[in-house]
Amino acid sequence: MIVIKKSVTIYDIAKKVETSTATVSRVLSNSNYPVSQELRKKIIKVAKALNYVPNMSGRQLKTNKSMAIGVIVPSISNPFYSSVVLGIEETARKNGYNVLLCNSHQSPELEIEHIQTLFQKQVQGLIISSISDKFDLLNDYISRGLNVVAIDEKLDNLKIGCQILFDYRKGGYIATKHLLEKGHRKIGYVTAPMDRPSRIGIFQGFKDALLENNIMINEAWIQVSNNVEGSLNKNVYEFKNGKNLIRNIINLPDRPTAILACNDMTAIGVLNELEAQGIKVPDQMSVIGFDNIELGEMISPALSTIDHPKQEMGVFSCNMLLERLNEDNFKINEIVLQPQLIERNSVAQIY
Amino acid sequence: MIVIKKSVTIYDIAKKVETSTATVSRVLSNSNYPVSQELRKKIIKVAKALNYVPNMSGRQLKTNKSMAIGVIVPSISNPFYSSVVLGIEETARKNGYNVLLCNSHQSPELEIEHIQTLFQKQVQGLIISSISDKFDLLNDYISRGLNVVAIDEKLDNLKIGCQILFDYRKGGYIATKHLLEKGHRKIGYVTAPMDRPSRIGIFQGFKDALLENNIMINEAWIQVSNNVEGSLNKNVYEFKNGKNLIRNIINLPDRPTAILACNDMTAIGVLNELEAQGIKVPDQMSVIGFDNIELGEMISPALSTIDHPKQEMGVFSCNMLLERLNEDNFKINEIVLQPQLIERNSVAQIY
DNA sequence: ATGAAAGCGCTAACAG
DNA sequence: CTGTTAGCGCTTTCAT
Repeated sequence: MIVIKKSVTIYDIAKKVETSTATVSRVLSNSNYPVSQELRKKIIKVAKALNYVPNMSGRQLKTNKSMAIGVIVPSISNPFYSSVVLGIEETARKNGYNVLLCNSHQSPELEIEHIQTLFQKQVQGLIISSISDKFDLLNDYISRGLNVVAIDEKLDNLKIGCQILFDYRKGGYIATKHLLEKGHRKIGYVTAPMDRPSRIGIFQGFKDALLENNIMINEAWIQVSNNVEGSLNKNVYEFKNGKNLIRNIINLPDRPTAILACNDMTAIGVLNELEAQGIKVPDQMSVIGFDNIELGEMISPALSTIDHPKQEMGVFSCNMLLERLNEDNFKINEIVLQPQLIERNSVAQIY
Repeated sequence: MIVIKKSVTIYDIAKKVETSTATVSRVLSNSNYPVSQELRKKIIKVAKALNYVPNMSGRQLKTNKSMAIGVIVPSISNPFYSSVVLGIEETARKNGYNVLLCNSHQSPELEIEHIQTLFQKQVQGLIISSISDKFDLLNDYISRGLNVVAIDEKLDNLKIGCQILFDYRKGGYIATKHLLEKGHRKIGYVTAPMDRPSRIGIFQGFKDALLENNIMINEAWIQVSNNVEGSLNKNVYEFKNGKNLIRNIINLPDRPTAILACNDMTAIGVLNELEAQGIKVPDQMSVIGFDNIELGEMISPALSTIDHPKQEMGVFSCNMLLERLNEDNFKINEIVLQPQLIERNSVAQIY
């Protein structure tokens, strides 16, 4: 072992076949440049015999095509992003690209570091769910030819590049509308800090639906967590959030009959706390979530929610990026994915 | 836009500073080769002025160091693997490496394809949770100098390379022991097909504990799913599995008082079905899972389980790989991570 | 302390 | 159809 044999190159093959590296390259790189059948066969045979494996570094330097794309997400352990990334990787692979995965851990500095490394590594494109709003660096790279597509969170200052968004506002509207149609008039909203377009959007949709039905918003039923997102794992954090926030509502003299949560994990925290307090869902209180994570259909009662297509988001974003890599005229610059109501068992009809 | 300016290279800088590319390289690549302060400063200044970004392809070709490692897992959307990958990526980044992420989707062919691509892309190492048992290819690459570390599933035929394992057998033993200590004597085991060392290990531990206490195994209480893992998402699949398997047990005239599941997702399916059937956990039946996924503490009753350190597995495996990249004498070739009992509320004391 | 030059493995003009 | 050759951007030996 540790006998790291010098690896065989097209030069070795050329020598053995008594031809040129150019011809070998033409054959082995699947170029459509004409090469006689005879030579071709011989080259392939020798390549196999020598156990040749192409070194992509060479090609990469020459062609300036790394066949790699970078993906930056807050954390791959968040099931939302792992679904997105799955969609991206699959699509990338089918098109001959590889994915360099980076976790930004909610840190703008780390995000910048990743962007720089990826650019230096010559990724041909970047898919990013950015948590920062400083785009100088990104814009700089974009103007140098880097293709970027932003997912989920709107990056308004982005010079160029495209976005895959999700209509959170409509999602909030649909969820609230569903509650209204089930007869609820006293509806609460529990949410993590409204420091992101997504969460603000849901809240706006919530208000839209209420106003449309001439229902006043009861401020006491709007519970916003003020904790800073800390060291805790995000999922657990949101779960705990749901528990804490619903407690404030339960203690109110006048309780709402239904709750909308800013995401499923928070909704599950709500469910858990209600169960702990002996409040039956949906009989005594209805709950609707937001995201449609798998978990929602595994718990009891199964969680009604708003579907946010995750893997599709990955697939779309990657396709969009690839299109930009291969063509000059970009047809589409923005896709807004649509929310969809998923009815399960956590919302009751009220009479 | 689309003005893809030719990017600036060390040659451009050398020209402007009126020095050689060698010196520029020495300064900009943080080599410890001596360069006068004066020149150094001038080079750095010009580099900044020209907005220089190093092209790693050049370095990579020259040094044959891609500073990238490959990671192949069945599916990143499986929370187990996303935790592992998070640990890997973090560790890799801290050491200047990037991660090329691949999903094998339980397909040996795809796995092989990924291994080939990664090798061609000159990854310096590979961390793999293999689903195949054909190692000819892997062994071939290993003998060509590729460093690989296998995680979770034992790869016995691996020529060289190291493994990070988990003591599933002891885990199964500890879980069963816990049930026994809580007074249970009638214990069932529900599991996905026992086609993997991990699942077989748990079952052996289960048997070890029972035999140790002179308890005969009741075959009817051992439920093995025979479904082929199909197109369904794995999590949902396991959840459904749990539901189906426990149904067979519920219908028995003589029911066990406690159930061990081969993983938490299956256990949660069991919980869900028991709830649906009106069987109270843990009062009427105790359930213990295996894995300690986050979900387990969010449901009600919170799931007692066996902790399988996931992120740590990623960190360890990456550190082990990096050690092998940098040193010749490998101290450790195998790490076996230890299971740990997590007591929550799904197991009752029996008198 | 600095520079000239070779070359990593590959591709792609260009010439024949 | 085939070969010659010039690099891609960088590092590194060797000479100065």
